[in-house]
Amino acid sequence: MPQPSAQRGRPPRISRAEIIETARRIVDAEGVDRLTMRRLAKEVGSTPMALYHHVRDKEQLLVLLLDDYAARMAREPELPADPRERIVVTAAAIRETLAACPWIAEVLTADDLLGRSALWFVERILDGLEECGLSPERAVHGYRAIWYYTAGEIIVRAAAARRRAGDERPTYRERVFAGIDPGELPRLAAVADRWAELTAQDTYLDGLRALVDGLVGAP
Amino acid sequence: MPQPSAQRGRPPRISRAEIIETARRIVDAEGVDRLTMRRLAKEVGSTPMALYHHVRDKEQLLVLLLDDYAARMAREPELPADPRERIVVTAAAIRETLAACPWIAEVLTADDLLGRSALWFVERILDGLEECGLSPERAVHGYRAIWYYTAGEIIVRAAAARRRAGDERPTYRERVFAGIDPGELPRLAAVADRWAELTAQDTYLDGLRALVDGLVGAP
DNA sequence: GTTAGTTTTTATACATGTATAAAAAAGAAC
DNA sequence: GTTCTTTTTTATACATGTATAAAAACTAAC
Repeated sequence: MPQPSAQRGRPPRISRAEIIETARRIVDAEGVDRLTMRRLAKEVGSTPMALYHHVRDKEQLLVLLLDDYAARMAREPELPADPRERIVVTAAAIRETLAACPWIAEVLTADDLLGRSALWFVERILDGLEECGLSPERAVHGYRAIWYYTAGEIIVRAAAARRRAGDERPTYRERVFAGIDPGELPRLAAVADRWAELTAQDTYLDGLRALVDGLVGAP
Repeated sequence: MPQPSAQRGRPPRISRAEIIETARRIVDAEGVDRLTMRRLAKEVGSTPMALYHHVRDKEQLLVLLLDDYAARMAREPELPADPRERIVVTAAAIRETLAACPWIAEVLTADDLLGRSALWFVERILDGLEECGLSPERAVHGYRAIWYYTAGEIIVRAAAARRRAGDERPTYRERVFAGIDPGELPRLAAVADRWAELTAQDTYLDGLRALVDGLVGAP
């Protein structure tokens, strides 16, 4: 990590910005799987270990990459007047942006709050919650709940997609559902054959609305 | 993966059950970090690659381990009469069990529905939701929302704990919050100095209640 | 017994992240 | 200039997950 001290010591040949930019190019072009420290080093014209003077480890590199993406989030200017709807729109925007990069799941667990660029969205959610009458403390807790829900949705959905992309083995789930005893688990048995279809539907917004309603009181 | 075909071919010297049992012992005694395929092979008296005839890869091994844990979940027999409260109690039980093993986060992204043993909890949540008047389809979606929220909470909290356990560097968050402009982000600025304290509080139940309220209608 | 077929185990090899220590490239002090 | 200090880069090495292919251990057919 470069100190702001006066110019001394061997001058750097690569910068963190250069590393991140190259990493982003690789990820965009070939996916996160192809991003290795050796490959990245070669592309910036250096050696693998030199990278470690600019980023702590690969995980931090991915977090920085994620920040880079988050900074590009479209902050649509026309916001609904209803604070409740404003919260929904904002959370949905975050989720849409993050879900767009499928490698997110591996990083999302690394940091709950993204960089400066994401704070604007947090502000908007807090503002909506407080306008609905919540105290600042409860607004923070409400934001956290929304973030848990959103992060969970992205991660679980990304994992499911990854599994589907892998190989079409009989699916653990199918085998589990096949053995359901309707006497013991009647509710599950009733929907067992539609489970895959039902869980494949995108109900993020429904759940989000329910959560917001519950947080701020009945609509 | 052992086929149920007639006894033929070289007889196995290790079994999946033996592998999982040994893995659990290692994880319980020394943590998930010390669980390596080589170490595990040595402890079951075999070679690393032999394990791969009984489990697909390390990730699946961890999922199986998680199932093993989930099977031990306490299913407290006295349930509240109020279906709403029954949902809350059940989801909280799942969360408590899973949060008890801190290595969970690395696996949780692997499978949304755990093994047979966890289905009982799913059933209870579905039952509560339907008793509140939701259709079977909406109950499944409601369960998914609860699962997203719960998984997100566990993962984010586990990641935060891991980060804290690592090293006490100036915390990315602190630096981000230090640069907040009260003019631009007033809501955030107002709680900036209490952010760490507020987000450290355990508000899982509050959020869960809000979500359930929102899913089934006002209380 | 010999051969063929099937299942499990082993040996070897490779890619990857990264720890460790040495080397290189600069300015500062003399 | 020479030497010291600081910063960055490089070389080497290791642990890990796992792919690949060969070997081993058994049954069935003849």
